Amino acid sequence: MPELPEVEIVKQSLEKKIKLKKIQNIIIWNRNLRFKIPIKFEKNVVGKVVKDIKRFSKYLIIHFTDYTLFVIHLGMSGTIHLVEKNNKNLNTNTSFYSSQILPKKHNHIELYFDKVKMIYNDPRRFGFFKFFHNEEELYKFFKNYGPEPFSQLFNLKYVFNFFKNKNKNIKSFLLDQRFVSGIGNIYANEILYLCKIKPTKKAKSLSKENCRKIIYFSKYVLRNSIKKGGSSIKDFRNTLGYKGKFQKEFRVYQRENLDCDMKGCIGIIKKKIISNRSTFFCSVCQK
DNA sequence: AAGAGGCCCTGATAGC
DNA sequence: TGCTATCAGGGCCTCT
Repeated sequence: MPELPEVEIVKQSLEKKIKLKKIQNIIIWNRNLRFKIPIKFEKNVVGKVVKDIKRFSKYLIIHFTDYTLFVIHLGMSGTIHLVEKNNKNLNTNTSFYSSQILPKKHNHIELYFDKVKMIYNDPRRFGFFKFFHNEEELYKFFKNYGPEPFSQLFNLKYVFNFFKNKNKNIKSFLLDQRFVSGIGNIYANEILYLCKIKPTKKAKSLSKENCRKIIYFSKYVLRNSIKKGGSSIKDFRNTLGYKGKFQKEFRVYQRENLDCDMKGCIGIIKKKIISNRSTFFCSVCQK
């Protein structure tokens, strides 16, 4: 599910609600995620104060005041829900701090802050929580990741050089986190559509002008999605449980057999599997 | 080394 | 109603 914009939306609300707060308690209902959560995870985080919340690519990074940190990845179906303790909650039979209540299906982790409970839910378990002792460990973890589209490093020289000699199609490179970090299947489709570049086009055959467009529209699409609160296809919700709105603005994703709405184009959106992922494009205006 | 393909997991939906 | 097959927003691994 969550690509860079969705993770950014989650990050922004976490910033408002848990920054400078102390983790009072943690309940782990199910340790099975992509990496099994070790028993010592609780010991590593309980009692610590959140200094800052950052995001890199599709990863959330929770920094503590003692310079340790942990990373959250939402995988395909992970969501974070924040529940605030207020008078309304106190009046219900389910006690805010009670560990007696049964978890909702697929709730894996609950972090209890003063007056806020943060719940991590993940049906498909492709996400993870991972603790790091310091920034250096974190740096090693991310060392193979390419720049984000917003980074200065994601520039014409970098992109054009990277594509030189690359025989694979452009679509799979937009999904390749070693090339660029944060783009997933939805946005890769949307970006190439706006660039008017066919997803099957070989990377090495892209002109400098093509590369410029890829850089420009990568930023453009992701920024717009963030403005609209991200995209909600099935699972994605912000921390209050509300859907994003960017799915209403998809030009190609999940629009198979519908008319291409590029100005003056008479094409019809097609669907094709490329590198094992559904790919949507207009065969008339994308060349 | 680059590229193709498979796999991790559960749930929703479509087709019979 | 209930079975089976297919597909889903990510990322890693192996094989060639």
